Amino acid sequence: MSDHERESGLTRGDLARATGCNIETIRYYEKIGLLPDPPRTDAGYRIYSAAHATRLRFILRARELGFSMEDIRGLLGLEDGAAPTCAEVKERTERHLADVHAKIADLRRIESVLAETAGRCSGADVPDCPVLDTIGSLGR
Amino acid sequence: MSDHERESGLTRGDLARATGCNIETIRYYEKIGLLPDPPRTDAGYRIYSAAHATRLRFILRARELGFSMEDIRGLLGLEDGAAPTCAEVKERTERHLADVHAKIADLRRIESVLAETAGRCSGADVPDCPVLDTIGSLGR
DNA sequence: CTTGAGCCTGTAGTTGCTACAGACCCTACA
DNA sequence: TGTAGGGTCTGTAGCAACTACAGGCTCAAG
Repeated sequence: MSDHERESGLTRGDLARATGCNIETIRYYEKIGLLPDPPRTDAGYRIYSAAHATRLRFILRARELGFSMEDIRGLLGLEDGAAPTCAEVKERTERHLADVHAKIADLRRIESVLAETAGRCSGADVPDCPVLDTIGSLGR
Repeated sequence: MSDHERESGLTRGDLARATGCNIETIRYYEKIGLLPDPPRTDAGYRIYSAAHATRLRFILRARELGFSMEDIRGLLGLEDGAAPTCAEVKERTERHLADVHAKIADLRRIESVLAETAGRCSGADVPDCPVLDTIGSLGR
């Protein structure tokens, strides 16, 4: 790689280190169209710019917030080609928020069942167990 | 299938209907060893008993409670061959409970970020958006 | 005796990555 | 100049936990 090429950008490894993203994931995001195909050196090495890094960080952060790939695509304006409006983003966010609410509610129900039954466990070295009873282990 | 054979058990479809389980999932659970290989008719049809149904319901319920396949294997006594003791089940349950707690905490953090930023959205037909700012969309 | 449903097998697809193998390429050091 | 070591390239296979076929049998009802 020439000095010129190297000066002007990041290798895939550089980008991975700069964002904390797995190096293979970068290639994957390129493949599914979340990251644009970067320019290449003569030898075929990808060269990323600061803009690529910012975009990748955006994707990673959206993922951390639990947005689906489809949502992220929408947030990036990859669905209709145009940057989404605040109204569109708000709607998507609120739909996602509803999902998150539902997941929390699910987990809380699970939590209370588990806590209650585990609380009734004797913790003894016997096969008799309130947790197994609750799950319905009669037919084991 | 003879009357004798039919009388004495359930077909795979029967079992699926009786438990609400997807019919292919039954075969999958058999393949990975969660369900024992059932006896067969002369034509090779699986014949399930009430015990199979109870066991499958146990698996499905444990899955609903978020137990991993590995946990379920343990709860069923498939790891060391012996039925687990109450102490073992309690420990597994409490580990799982800790996971559930952590997941709830994660989701709550996500929830508060999403709710706060969506709350600041104008909802207007403009590209400027607090959600995108929060995710970090400067480089789009 | 036929028709349509149900079952059998093996295999491929799903989502979102992650991890190779085998081939290049690039830099640094002797 | 040679070479050792890293890095990168491609395509492909693997993961969990299913789900969905295709193509062939079998069964029950009319």
